[in-house]
Amino acid sequence: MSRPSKAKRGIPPKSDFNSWYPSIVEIADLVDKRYPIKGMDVWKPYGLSAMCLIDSLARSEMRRTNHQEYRFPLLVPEDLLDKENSLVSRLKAAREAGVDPSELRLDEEESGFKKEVYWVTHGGENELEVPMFLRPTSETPMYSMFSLWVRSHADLPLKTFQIVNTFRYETKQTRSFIRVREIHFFEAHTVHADQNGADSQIEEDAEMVRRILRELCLPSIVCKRPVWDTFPGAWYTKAADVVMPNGRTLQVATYHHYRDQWAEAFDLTYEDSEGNTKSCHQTTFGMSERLLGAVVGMHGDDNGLIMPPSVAPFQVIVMPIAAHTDPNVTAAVEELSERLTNRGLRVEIDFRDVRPGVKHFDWEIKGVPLRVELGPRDLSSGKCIVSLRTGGKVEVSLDDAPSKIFELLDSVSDELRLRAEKLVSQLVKPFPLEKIPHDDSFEDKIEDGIVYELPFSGNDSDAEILEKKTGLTLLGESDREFDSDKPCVITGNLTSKRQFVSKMY
RNA sequence: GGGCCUGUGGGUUAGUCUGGUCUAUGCUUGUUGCUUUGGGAGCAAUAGACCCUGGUUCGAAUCCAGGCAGGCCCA
Repeated sequence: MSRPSKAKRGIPPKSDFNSWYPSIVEIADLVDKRYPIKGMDVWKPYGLSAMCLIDSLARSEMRRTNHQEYRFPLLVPEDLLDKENSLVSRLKAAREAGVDPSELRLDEEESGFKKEVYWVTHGGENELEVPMFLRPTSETPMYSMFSLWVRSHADLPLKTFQIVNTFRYETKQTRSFIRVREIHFFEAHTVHADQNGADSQIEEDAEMVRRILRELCLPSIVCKRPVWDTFPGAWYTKAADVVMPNGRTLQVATYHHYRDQWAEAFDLTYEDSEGNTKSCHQTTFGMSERLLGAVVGMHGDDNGLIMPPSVAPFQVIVMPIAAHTDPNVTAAVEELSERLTNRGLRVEIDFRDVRPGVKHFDWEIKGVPLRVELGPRDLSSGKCIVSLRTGGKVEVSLDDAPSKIFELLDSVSDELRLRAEKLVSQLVKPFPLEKIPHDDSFEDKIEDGIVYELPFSGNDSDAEILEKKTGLTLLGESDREFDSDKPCVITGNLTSKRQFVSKMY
């Protein structure tokens, strides 16, 4: 009777996050990892349904901001890549020409794009004249079409998006939703007449990220990525990172301002009202299934997932109790479920012939926000019992159950936001040193699993020192500056730049 | 890029070092029946596995080589 309930389904404690996460995604039936290709999981109905709900948050933001949905082909011919490669190497050369080489970091990599993609080299038995690759992202296919579509200022702004799968040949360790080879990807691409248009698009993107993360009850750190970490061909890149419970940060959204750099590579020009030919300015905004990974990692607990009501595949589970002893129970359960469904809630009745405890445990693992019990006793008192996945039970009168349930769902969301913010506040700390010593090691000062915020205003090679000495990665510069100037931890120069370092996923 | 480790029913696990008793163990899950229903009940029956290909050997889950898959560590 008194077996440890956690051991039964083999959920490791959440404090052991590195075992908990990979276990819970399978135990909660989000994915099946047994497909024989590393980094390619099978989406199961429950996980897919949650992902589709996250997509619909993105779609509704896109609708609100007048983006239109497209779908571009999966395959990209190799020769289109040449434009992109020449752009990237040109930008890189330009940057290096303008910078003292001693200020650059040593280990800058080649634009090793070709190594990260899957190649299609044969059609049937014939080798293809022009090999094709599976899109790792869609700039190249999209912009080659945009240049055909955009002719005049009247065609602008062009605001597009698509939700597709993209492919990257990952050689590192893969993790469900976090690092995969087939990526469920959202990408918005816009084209504007001038930099102003692109600037305000970037602000709109930032706002959308805030709104979506709020729906998912996820706090985030938004940074402007360091130069060497900007997307190829971008003027600058901003990213939202979610701090996972083990202190690693997970980049869940990025948006890039391209200025007219890509447009020049792809001949993306338009004629303005005076008849002059001008280059377009562009932005992109990307998100992926990492959002689901962040939801899983942030909100779950020792007993399973906790789904934020906005994306919970089932928001309410209705459990008939002792239906065989009272024929009215089934009808009452169905009626309640219908009333809730009519109010737009996602409701499921658990008619399974198992003991109520089993049902509770099952839906707890899946993280359903509310469970409603309805049995003979409730029928006579006109009430039902609602259990919150975040803890606690309340009696609710059947008459106003729908409106009460909406309130309870909100309180689950509020509780999740509160918990997440509390966790993050424990995991993000000020850097323990005012200045990083050149010789001494200070490893004992750096705590494992902590994100540090620090004043930093150095160049590439200073950043390299910072990263090497701390063993952490520079996330970049926050929009929120320090109130007063502080000495940079490397150079000692006074700065108000608030930057973050962490172990990144 | 370099190094290390692992592969047994759906999941987990014993056996592998020291080859034979393995006709492969326990738990869990699945199926069927009885029973049971306000937080993981019980009984019975039943189903299901040695990653692949070679090699060594009278004999291989066990030893060797390669492949495939997975995990870990370092740059």
